[in-house]
Amino acid sequence: MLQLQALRQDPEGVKQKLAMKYFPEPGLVDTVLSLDDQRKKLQLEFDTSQARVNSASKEIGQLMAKGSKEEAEQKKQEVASLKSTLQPIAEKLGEVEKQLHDELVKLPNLPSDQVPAGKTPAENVVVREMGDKPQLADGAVPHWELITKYDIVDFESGARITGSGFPLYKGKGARLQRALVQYFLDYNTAAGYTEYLPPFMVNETTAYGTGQLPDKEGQMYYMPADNFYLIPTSEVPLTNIYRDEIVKESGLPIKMTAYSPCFRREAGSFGKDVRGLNRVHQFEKVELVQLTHPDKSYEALEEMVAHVEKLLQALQLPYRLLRLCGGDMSFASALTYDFEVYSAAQERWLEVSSVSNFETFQTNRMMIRFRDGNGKTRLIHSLNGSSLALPRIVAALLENNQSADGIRLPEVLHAYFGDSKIS
RNA sequence: GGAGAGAUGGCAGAGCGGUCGAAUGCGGCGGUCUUGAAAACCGUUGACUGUAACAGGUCCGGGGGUUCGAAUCCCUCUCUCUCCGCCA
Repeated sequence: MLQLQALRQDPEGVKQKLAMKYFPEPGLVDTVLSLDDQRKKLQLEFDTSQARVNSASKEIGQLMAKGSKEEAEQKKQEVASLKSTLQPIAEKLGEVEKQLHDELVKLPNLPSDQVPAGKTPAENVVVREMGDKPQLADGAVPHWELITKYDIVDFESGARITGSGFPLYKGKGARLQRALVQYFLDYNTAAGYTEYLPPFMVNETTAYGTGQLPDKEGQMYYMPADNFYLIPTSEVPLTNIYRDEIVKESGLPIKMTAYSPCFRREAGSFGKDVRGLNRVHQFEKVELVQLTHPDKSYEALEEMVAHVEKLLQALQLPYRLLRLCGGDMSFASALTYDFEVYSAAQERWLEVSSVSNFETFQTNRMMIRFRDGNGKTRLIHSLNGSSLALPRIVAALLENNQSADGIRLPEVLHAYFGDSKIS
């Protein structure tokens, strides 16, 4: 949620930035501001009447104490009539406040100055491309065939148990998942991130806090019996840990990491995007979240990017780093970097990590603040990034490292996996 | 699932119809003392909204009600704790 103050200060500037995200309703800014004006007027009207009621009520108490029953009764009548005029104002005020909030929530976060112009993924900026694309031998196959060959993921059984897009990992496939998760978590905690294992279902308030609601309602699995949502990423429970808190400035930055399965309905996906492990409804991911001082968040973003990058280097996967253009960025983000790994058999790039700075967009909803040197409360900045999402990493590992005598695994995984290859 | 108790400021905990945004203790901040620190003592210390600044308004788990007036009474929801049952 944007800060109202920002809209008040520079409505035209806000509209320009919204245009970079191709937000279709710039008029919403004016709607919000006019609702804000209405709200202020009603608030003032309400407050002055309420003040009169309050002081009259106090007088009644004093009159009663003195024993002046008659005067007290007279006052009571006065207050009663005042209150009848107050009622409709209060109702109107409530309505306007709700409208204001509902409209404000529809505005996406503003892109930072570093965001490149552009509308589609084709216009994302390649910051750098690292690692050599492997030259595969003749007869090299995509990962969905390797999976069958080595019997490590059983999509048919997964589909029978639940539905399509719910992979059943088996044998070394299951072990590889565990090895990757363990390796990623160890790597993150070594860099100072505190490990959490959060609930995999969240309530409405929590889903709302990180911006999943109301924007992406259809993308989450929902359990009506208890009004819970399955998490699409552990970013959701992690960031909400500090909801409604004022943390100590000296405690910043707060660095958290968590493994969780991620559940996504992926409504509207089709074709080659969903082949094999490219896009599934349930997948494993290790996530990073940081809560930082507002002056330090872009520094933290770069640090997180460098952190994830080293992980990809350790896995010896060719990758590239993209800075997303305005049109391709998510609703809540101010600046996003994507990492993609090269999948040699499919001859395409697969997104495996997205690292974003949300500035105050999430913390404004969640009221996550700190107290600065002057004793003022200020909103913290929140950031998150994947380190990493497993399925596409596995796809690339399988495809890029296939050989006649099996899938060779990068050295960092040997100890975790208990072997140097899948055969 | 059954029975009972509870939810108050960063924490602990009083208040049970007006003088309560709320005692007290701890913690935090500032100061005195000290070479420095600790101890002791003094002062200060909730959030939001609003204003040029005051003023004013709202908030004692959420929602609703009674009353001129609610942290305090009533209803309801949620959560926590204790005991019993079931259970990985």
